[in-house]
Amino acid sequence: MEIREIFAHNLRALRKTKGLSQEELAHEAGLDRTYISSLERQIYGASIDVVDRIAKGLAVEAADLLRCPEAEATK
Amino acid sequence: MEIREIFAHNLRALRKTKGLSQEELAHEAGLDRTYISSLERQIYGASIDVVDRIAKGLAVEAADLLRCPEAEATK
DNA sequence: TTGTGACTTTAAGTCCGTG
DNA sequence: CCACGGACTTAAAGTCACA
Repeated sequence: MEIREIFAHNLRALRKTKGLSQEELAHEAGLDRTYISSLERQIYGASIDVVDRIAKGLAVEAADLLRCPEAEATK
Repeated sequence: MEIREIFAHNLRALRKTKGLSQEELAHEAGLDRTYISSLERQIYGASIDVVDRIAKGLAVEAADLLRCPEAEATK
């Protein structure tokens, strides 16, 4: 499983959980709306700086965004 | 605490634990020798692709490299 | 509310070397 | 074995108008 896929999935899932739109999250994280969109569609491999800013916007830990549900199985 | 700092610390600590040189890890992860050095000195903020490749080279999860020991306190 | 293409600027990442 | 430098190529960061 690609790390981008894991990140994109966790990002979208957590954003929905918090009830935020891409626009609202973008504002919280100090990023552009379309950039969040790009990350969710796996256009880019985000840098850890961006992961951190998004994590703060979602009020979670950076590590949570890279955590794979099936980590124990794929290791 | 900066995410780069956390990453750099975890990277160096885990690499030492595994008994690998920067050169050996670079080879394992398919990265440049000097780049690993740069990451440990916090010159660059790595992309999640690089985090993932390094994690594989160290035989750990990507999330482990971004995990902060004092996460609960700094949140 | 989100996806997408086009675009420019900045930083990542490689490869050569040195002490 | 590692810190550090210069020069280089590629990918990400960041913004916009439009569907």
